Amino acid sequence: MAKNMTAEVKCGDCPIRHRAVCARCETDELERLEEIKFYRNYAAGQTICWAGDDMPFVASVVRGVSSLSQTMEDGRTQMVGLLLPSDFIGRPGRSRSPYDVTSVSDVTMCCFRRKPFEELLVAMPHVSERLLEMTMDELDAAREWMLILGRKTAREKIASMLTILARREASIGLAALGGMVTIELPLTREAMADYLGLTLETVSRQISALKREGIITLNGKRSVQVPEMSRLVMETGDDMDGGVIT
Amino acid sequence: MAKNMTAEVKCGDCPIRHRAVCARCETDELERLEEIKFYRNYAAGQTICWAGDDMPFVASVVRGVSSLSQTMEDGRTQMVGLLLPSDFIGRPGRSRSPYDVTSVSDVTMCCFRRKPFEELLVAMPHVSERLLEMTMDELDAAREWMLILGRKTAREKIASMLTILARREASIGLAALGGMVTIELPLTREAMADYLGLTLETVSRQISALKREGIITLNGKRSVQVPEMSRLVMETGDDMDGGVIT
DNA sequence: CGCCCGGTTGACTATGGTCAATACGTGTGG
DNA sequence: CCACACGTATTGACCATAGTCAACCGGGCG
Repeated sequence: MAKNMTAEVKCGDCPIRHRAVCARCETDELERLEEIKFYRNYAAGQTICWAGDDMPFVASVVRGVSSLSQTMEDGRTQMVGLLLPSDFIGRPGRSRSPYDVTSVSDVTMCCFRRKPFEELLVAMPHVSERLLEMTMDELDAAREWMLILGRKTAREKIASMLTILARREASIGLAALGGMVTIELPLTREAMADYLGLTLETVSRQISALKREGIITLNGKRSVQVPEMSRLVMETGDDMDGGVIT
Repeated sequence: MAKNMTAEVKCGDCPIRHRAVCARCETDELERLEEIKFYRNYAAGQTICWAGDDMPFVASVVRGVSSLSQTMEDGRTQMVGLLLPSDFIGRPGRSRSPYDVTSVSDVTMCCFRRKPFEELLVAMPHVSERLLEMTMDELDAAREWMLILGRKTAREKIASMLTILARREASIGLAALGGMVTIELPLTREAMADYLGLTLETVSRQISALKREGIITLNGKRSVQVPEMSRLVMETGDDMDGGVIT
């Protein structure tokens, strides 16, 4: 079971303090949040909420990785969101989740019951402003993902996923030591396949191919090292790229 | 060239009055919008803004259809948004568009220069609330699209697109006469291909196949009739489906 | 009239999916 | 301590779906 974080954690000490939905709050506003927030922990692989079920709260991911995905009756599934620390889950005004929400690793969430949170949105423009901004970032990310899903080859998909994870891990603060970038994969091959719209066999083959060509090296199954980021970026199909990391 | 709409159109008479970003405004708020809004017309096929360029305004689509798309250097393109009347373009706080914006048909936009619009967002919570809601709807739509792009077969993609267009046209007020649903396609085969992550040949073949099997009939190239919506919905791969239209 | 654009259709091919065998690592129980 | 099983990953052989390349159709317009 996950290591517990209890409600005694002060917002001021929170690891996602400056990136989450509360990022722009002043200390007096944080106090109000502290009154109504509560934490929940989920072990890796748990289903937090099935598509169509009621989610009685909205939440920020504090620690760990969780995913949003859609499943067709015949079992085909597509991951539509990968939520890293500071990302927000849930939609004010709608309590039924349109997606399956799953904990990919052990996860801690900072939760708010819907009603108080919605009141908060009205009362604290700092929160609703930030939520709008985060939602627009998510929309941009989803659209970037549409290009990957719709137009890229299997190899480009893998390279793109690795590049995106490298960027996100870098921005959170893990990552890079002296030219050599290390990417911790939070996902199994199957989860990567669901993310990329591929089969797990194709994911495995393409990772093997990148390894064979020296573009990446593996350290165990879940840790990827990239000697030269630019070579990996070339394999994504998009050129100059939004930059970052080199 | 597009039929002109001039700034003299009163917000109260606007066809998108109740669905656009201004939907929740009171009459006094509309008066403030009226002072700063201006209209622009674009002929079918025009590029409104290239990816990376500055868009000096944000806007609502009043009339016509436009698209957002991403292009890779080798020319592969993926449409990432299809904007029908009442949809919003642009992001407060960012002036460079990450996407190519194109008018699919003749289009009229209701525009606001960025600066006054951003002030408005602060001053009029009705607008920012509505913008948040619309952005979340867009995000849900993008995620639905990710499932289509990542996991559906060509035939399911076509059926899904037709179903979605039917829903949207119905909600705008065109559509349905006595069981027989008619869908006006605003897109060429090539644009559909860009939307669905297919080639135009595959689009053409799948439409022909659906026609051959009597699931749809064509009236010219751009008008699709669906004798029995439920048969079309069956071909989308998702079952019960969010309902609507029958 | 002839050209151009959008669309359809056909023949062939390539990319990625399917099915199946095998490998590897970890935790459990004899 | 080893045997085994289970979950995860890799690899191979074969196949199906959609992409490529090309010919052709048909309507509108100069």
